[in-house]
Amino acid sequence: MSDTGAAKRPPTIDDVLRLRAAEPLPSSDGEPVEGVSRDGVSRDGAAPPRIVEIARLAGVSPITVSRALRHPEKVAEAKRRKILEIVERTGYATNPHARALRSGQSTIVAAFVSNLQSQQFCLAVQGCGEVLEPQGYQLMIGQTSYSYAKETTMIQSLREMRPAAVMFTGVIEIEENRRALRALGIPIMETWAYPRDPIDMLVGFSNIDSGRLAAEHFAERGYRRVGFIGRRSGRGALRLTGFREGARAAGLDIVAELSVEGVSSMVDGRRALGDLLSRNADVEAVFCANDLLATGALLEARRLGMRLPDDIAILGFGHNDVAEELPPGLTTIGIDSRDLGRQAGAMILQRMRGEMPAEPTRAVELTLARRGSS
Amino acid sequence: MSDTGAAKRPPTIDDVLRLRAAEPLPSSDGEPVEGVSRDGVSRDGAAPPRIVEIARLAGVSPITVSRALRHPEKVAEAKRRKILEIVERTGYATNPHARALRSGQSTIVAAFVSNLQSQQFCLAVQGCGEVLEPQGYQLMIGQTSYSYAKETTMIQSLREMRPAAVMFTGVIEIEENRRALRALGIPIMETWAYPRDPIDMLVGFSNIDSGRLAAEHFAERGYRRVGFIGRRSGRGALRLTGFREGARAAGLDIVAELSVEGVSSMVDGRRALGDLLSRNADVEAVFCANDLLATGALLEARRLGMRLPDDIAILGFGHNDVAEELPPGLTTIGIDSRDLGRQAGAMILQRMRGEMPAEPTRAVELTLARRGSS
DNA sequence: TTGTAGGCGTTATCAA
DNA sequence: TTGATAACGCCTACAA
Repeated sequence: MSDTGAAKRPPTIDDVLRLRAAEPLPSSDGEPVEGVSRDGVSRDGAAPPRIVEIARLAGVSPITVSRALRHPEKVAEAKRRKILEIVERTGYATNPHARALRSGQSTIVAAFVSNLQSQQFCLAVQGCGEVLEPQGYQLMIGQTSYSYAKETTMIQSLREMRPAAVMFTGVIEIEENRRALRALGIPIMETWAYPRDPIDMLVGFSNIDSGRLAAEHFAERGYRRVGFIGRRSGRGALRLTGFREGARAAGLDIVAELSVEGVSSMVDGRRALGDLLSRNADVEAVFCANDLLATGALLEARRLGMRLPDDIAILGFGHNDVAEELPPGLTTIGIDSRDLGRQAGAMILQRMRGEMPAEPTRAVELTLARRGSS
Repeated sequence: MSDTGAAKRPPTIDDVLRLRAAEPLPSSDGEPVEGVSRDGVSRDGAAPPRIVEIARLAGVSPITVSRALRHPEKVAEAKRRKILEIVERTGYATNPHARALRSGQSTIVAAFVSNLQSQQFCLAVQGCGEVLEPQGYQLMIGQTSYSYAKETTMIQSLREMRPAAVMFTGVIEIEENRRALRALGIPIMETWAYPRDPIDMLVGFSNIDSGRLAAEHFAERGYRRVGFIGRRSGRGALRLTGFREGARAAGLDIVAELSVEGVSSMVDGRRALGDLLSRNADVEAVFCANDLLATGALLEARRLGMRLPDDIAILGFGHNDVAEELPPGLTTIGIDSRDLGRQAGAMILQRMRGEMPAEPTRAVELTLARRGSS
C-alpha cells in the first residue's frame, strides 16, 4: 500500500549490521542518548500531512483524495495517478481514528489465544495475520490463559476496543459471553472445536473424532490395554469422550484414565505417566490429550528405561514439531494450524467486506503424524 | 477462498494419514443454542450508549462525564459517583477512535517480535502486556520474521497505525528505520541487546557479555578445546565476539566456529554438531548461540552415544524450559524474559504519561542455568 | 466524475 | 467545579 520504495531496498544488509558494540553491563555507566527531548518524546519529524494538504497539492478537494484511496475506480485516471503520486511522495497515511470514527469501520481485528506459549495457537494467529495484514487490517492479540474470568474480562473490553472482527483459538462456552459477543454486531470466528452452534463462524475440527482416531490407531497397531492422560474439562474432555467411544468400538480396554488439570509444563506429563504406570504397569499404549503431556510422558518412559513403542506406546495431540525430534519421535494427531488460521482469516475478511461466506462453518482435516513412539 | 492445495504442507510429518473431517452436524462436539441472523452479522444489542446519553441520565454535560472518567479528581464527589454508577449500569465504554482523534492519544502499543514461535519473545510480550493492559492499553503484535524487509515494512505501517508507543524484541539496525521511528514522536523501546545508542529507550543485555560468560563457564569447568555454533550476523555474531574474547582471556582454544544461518528447527543444531565433530573430534565443549541449536546438538550427541558432559559439554543461550527437561538437562545462559517485558512495559507507561524515566537504558541480568549438559 | 455540507464521539480551551 | 463551544480528520449523503 503505502510501502514506499524504501521498504523494498536491499533486504539483507549485513554490512549495515553495525550493531554498535555492547557495553560491559552495569547500567550505571550508560552512554548519553541523543535525539530525545526533555519531556521524553522524540521530535525529529513534523506533524504528518493530512488529507487537506494532499488535496491542496493535487489541486482537488479532500473528498477526491479520500476516494482515490478508498474507491480508486470512482476517480478519473489522471487525477488518481497524480493523487497517489503525491500520497507516495509525502508519506501521507490516513488517520485510522478519524476514519474509524466517521465510517464506523475499524481496521483492527482482535485475536484471542488461550496461551501465547502454544506453538499451534501462535501458528494459527500467524496464518490469520498473513491473510488480513495485506488487506490493511491489524491483529490485536490477547491471551485468555485458559481462564473463564480472563476470557470474560477480555470480551468485556472488546466493547471498548471496537474491533472490526474477533477470532478465538477455541470456542466460547459461557452463554453470557456468547451473548456479549453477538451484541458487538461484528464477525466472530471460533476455532479448535466443532460445536453444533457456533456464535457466528467457525473453522474447527471435532475433538471427539480426534479421540476416536487415537483409539483406532492403537487398535490398528495391535495395542489392547490402553490409557488416557489429559484434562477433564474443555477440549481434553471431548478427546477423552471420543477415545472411550473408539476404544469400545474397537474392543480396546481402557485400563486407566488420568486426570491432569492446569498443565503448564512437560513435568506434568512426566509425573502423570509415572503415576499411571505405578498403578497400571500392564498398560501398552497411552493417549495424551496434548503434546506437552505426551512429551513429558515420552521422556519419562525413556528415563525409566522403557523402549518405545515396544514397552509402551505414546500418542499425543497437536503436531508439535519439537516432539518430532525427541527420539524415537512422538506420534501425534493434529491439524495444520497455520492453514486453519488462513482459512479463518479469509472468512473474516469476506465478512468484513459485507459478503456472506457460503458456509459459515468449516472443518479442517485431522491427520496422524506417525513417528516412532507408537 | 479454499486455497487448500497450496496451504497444505506439514513437511516434517513422515506419514500423513488422511482422516475423515468432522462432518457438519452428526459429530458435533457441542450443544445446540439459538442461531445467528441470516446476513451473518448478529444483532442482539442496540447501538452502544454514547457520552451524551450518560450525561443526560446523570443530569450533567458530556464534558463532565468525560472528566469523571478521565480526571476523576476534577469532579465533585457526588456527581462523580452518580456518573460512574450510570456508566457501570449502562455498560458505557468510551469510543477509542473518537478519543484518539480528539486527544491525539491512542491506547494501542505496537509490539514487534522477531518470531512469534519463540518462547522467550512471547514471554517478553506477555510481561509487557501485563503492565500495560491494566492501564487500559492494548498490545498490537507483529512479527518481523528476522527479515529486514519485513521490519521496514512494519515500521512504515506504524505511520498509519499511530500507536501510542512501540516495542521491539531486538534493536533496530538500519539507520533509515531508526530515523522513521524517531519521526513518529512516540516512545520507542528496544530490547535484547545493549547498543551504545538506542533510539529512545532500552531494556537489554550485552550479547557480547553472554559469549564471555560462556567462555568463562567452560574455563571454570576445566574444558580447554571449545567450539561455537551460531549465526554470523545479528546477535549471534555478538555472542561469538564475546566468546572469542573470553576464550582468549581464559586461555581456551577455539578449535571450531561453525556458522549456521536461518536456523528454523533443532535439526540445524543436530547437523551442525555432526559437522563439527566430524572435523574436530577432539572438541570438549560447544557453545551454541541459541537453545534451538543447543537442543539439536544435545540430541545429536546422545544419538551418537556420547555421554554429556564427559564426552562433550553443550551450553546454550535462552533459558528455554523444554531444554531443561531433556536429559541430562541443557545448561543455558539467559535472562528473565518476562521480567524484561515488565520493565519495558513500565518504562513505556511512564513515558506515555509524559514522565521521563530517570534512566532510559536499563540492563537485565544474564544468568547461567546450570544443568547436566556441562 | 467531482464537490459541498455536515457530523461521527470525544475532549481541549476558555469562560463562568 | 462546571459548562459552552469548537475542533480533531475523515468520509457519508447529497448535490452539481
